[in-house]
Amino acid sequence: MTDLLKTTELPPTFDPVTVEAGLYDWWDKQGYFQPSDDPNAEPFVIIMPPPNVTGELHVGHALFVALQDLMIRWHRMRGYSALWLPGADHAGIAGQWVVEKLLATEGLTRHDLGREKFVQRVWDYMDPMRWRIREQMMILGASCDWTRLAFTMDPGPSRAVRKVFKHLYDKGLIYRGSRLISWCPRCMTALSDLEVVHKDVPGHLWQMAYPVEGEPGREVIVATTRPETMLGDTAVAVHPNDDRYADLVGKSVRLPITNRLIPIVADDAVDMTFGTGAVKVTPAHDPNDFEIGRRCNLPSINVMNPNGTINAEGGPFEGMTIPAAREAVVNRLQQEGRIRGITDHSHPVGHCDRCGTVVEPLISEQWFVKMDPLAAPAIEAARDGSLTFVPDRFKGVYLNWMENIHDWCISRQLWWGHRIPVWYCQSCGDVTVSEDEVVTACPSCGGDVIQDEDVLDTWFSSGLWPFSTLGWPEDTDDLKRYYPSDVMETGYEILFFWVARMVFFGLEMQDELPFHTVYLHGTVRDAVGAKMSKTKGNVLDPTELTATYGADALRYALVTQSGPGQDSKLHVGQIESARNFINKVWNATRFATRIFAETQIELDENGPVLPQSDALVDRWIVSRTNAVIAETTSLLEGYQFLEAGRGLRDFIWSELCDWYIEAAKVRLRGTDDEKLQVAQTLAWVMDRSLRLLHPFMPFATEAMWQAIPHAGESVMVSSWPVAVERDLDAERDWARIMELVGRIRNVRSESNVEPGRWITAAVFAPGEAVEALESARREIGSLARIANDQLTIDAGAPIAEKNDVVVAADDLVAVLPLAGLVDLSAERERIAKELEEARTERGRAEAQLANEGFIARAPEKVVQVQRDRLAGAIERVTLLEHRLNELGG
RNA sequence: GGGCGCGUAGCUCAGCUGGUUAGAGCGCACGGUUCACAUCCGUGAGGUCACAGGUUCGAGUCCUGUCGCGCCCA
Repeated sequence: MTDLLKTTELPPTFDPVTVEAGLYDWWDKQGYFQPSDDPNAEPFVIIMPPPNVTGELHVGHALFVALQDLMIRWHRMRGYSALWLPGADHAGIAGQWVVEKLLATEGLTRHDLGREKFVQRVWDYMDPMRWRIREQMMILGASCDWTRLAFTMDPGPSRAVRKVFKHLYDKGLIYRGSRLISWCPRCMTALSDLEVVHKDVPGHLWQMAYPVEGEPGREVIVATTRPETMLGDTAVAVHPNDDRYADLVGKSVRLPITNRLIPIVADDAVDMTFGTGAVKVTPAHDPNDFEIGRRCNLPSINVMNPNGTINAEGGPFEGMTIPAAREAVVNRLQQEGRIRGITDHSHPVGHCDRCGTVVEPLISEQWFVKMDPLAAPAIEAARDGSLTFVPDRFKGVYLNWMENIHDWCISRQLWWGHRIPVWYCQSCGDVTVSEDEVVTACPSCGGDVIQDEDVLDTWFSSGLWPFSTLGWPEDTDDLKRYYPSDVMETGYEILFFWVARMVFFGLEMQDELPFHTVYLHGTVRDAVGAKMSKTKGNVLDPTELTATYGADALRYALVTQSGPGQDSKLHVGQIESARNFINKVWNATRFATRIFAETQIELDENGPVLPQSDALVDRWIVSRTNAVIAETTSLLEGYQFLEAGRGLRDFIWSELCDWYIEAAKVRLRGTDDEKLQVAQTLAWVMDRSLRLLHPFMPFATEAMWQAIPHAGESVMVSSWPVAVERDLDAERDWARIMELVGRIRNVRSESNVEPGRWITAAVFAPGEAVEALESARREIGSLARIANDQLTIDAGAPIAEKNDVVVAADDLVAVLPLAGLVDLSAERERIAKELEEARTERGRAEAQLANEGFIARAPEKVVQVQRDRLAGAIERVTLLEHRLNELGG
């Protein structure tokens, strides 16, 4: 344990750097991060979304750490066997690209190295990055179990990938085929639909005339945004009901440039109202055309090389890039007089999610997962409520995607990743799918085999994460105890990429949902709402922020910034405010420790025992603490972390610090017994408050908790507070006093009474309130700065002299003889203003109660509130009118 | 084209199943050397809850429509 924890002397200002130092290592050494193996403890499990090994953590990571650690620490304190399992993701395309760029600086490509050496190079690069991720997580205070740290490329998860692949292949749910896929010419790989982002791009619509064969002078005009694809046209399609072309269906047109003869076909998919109603059909390079081609038995002509240039099918344009070919084709058509019009036209263009390059649709032989059978149970799980979403609206988003899902292209033409576990026999041609890492000979004929060159989509292995991290396919104890997990907490932007896939893989392979709740956080944006990016230079580095404000402040700011599913704008002012709050708690603790040093606090195995003080303010703060314990617990149960965090702040700052501690100071100057009462109360309240706060700010609460009387070795493994019954009498009585004090302070301030000046006051109260007020007369005096021997508290109607100031606070009245301090006309004005307010209040209540519908239909409780409100208003009006008369207003 | 979110104080955001006079932090104004804290204390100003209808005894909250901003899917 660090020295800091051993001392009860805290420095006057909270310094995150010294406070946090050493604590994490100490927790780790104590073994707190590992789940309890107590068989009676119910497990609570969160599988951490594995950050990419390619980069530094950003504030988005800090947000998920804050949220997940909050849930984990809270459950740990509630007695669950809490497992937070950390990991790292190999990030296929991104990972490969990082290293390729590195090679480029040496003037090398991956092909210069060859597959084996290149992959080794990636491993060398990735290895230290994993430790960097861990280091940053530690700085943030993540209480995850590092002994279970997993990496997607580890032997276990890799075997899981092969096992699942084989399982699905054997079941017919993985197949290989030639389909139209999205191809990134820069990454030189196939992509899944999700890895293509559509952006509207300004372009043109070219109208091109194709002459009809055998009918001189007749032509069909087609419109396209991509004229270069005409090199691969294999038909012109029109709608079957389109009268303009009815007689042409079945005939042919002569394709310009290539002079190929292509048929005119009819297909329902053609939009008669768009352009001329006739479209060119390029099955090899457009998803819609691919479908038309399939329906009409059209051939496909691929005119593109994998690097995005035109291939030999493009004749004279071979070797040109797409933009160059576009220009050249248009020029040529112009020369041939085939262009009938050019208009500006903005249209959606697919871009590679990773590198931003324009993606080309093309026909290619790839591996696919057949989705419909897998999606069906995943849909059912969300529909029947066994899978819930926070916030709820993402259920609809999830369902919409699952219900319209297409087969998933899982093969990638990369070297970095899980190699497809398929071997082709060179002799008999058999295809072997195996969960073994190496297959050396064909099981059928013993012939030589060659493994498929491609690797799998990174998200394939990520989808297995909830069980591959627990040791599956081995039947491990971890798997038995910790699968399924409980909450999947991640960003909504990977709902489809990851969450959806975990759901269907979990259901398929384990026959059980991988988690019951999906909590989705929003994106952390910069102060003006822009997405943070390195290129924009608006990123906030969590490591830097923690160095300045501390991990606790960053975490608290992030958690209390915005709710689930909602983006947030983060600026340093918020983190500074959070830091200030921690400093506030720090100083309250510091104040308390001085008292504890002089007193004996009664402890049992659960820390300071519940105080039995009969002092009003003690009873009040104890009751309020119980209320906050109950509220915080219920908010956390409802995933309302923001509300819970703000509630604790409000309680500690205003109720505990501004009212309780300030009020308690008078008794600290009193008898030993009184001092003891305060000490015991403060010890109990501080202990419970710090425990409630611990999941929000682990470091500072640990340091403070160690400095106050406590039971147990760490707040981290202390039990979550349980609320006992509230003392509503005390809450009501002290609320009266706060109102009274507030009103008096207000008058003092408005009347420019010097803050340090002790005044005289006569308080008039309902008979039943006098005793409680009297019991707290010193507190009232101290808080409102009324000299104790100048404070009277009486039942009955207020008596005031002409020069007095009269203050009405609920059912209390304070008469302050401020003769000479307050200008009479100013006082008249103040009373008149208050009277006006009271009359408005009275009017509103009267109107409510005059409404027959309200009396008849509103619940009695609500009506009673209005009656009380009216009674109070009438009382105030009477008093103030009377007073105004006395002042001659 | 389909769907979703947001629009509440100068700024950033709360406001759960409709129920007093709509809250907080920051900022602002005034005052403060009280022995925990100026990363503080006290007091205060500031809102037609985007707009228009509707349901209701009662609407920031529910319904319909409009406008503006953003996102997702196609």
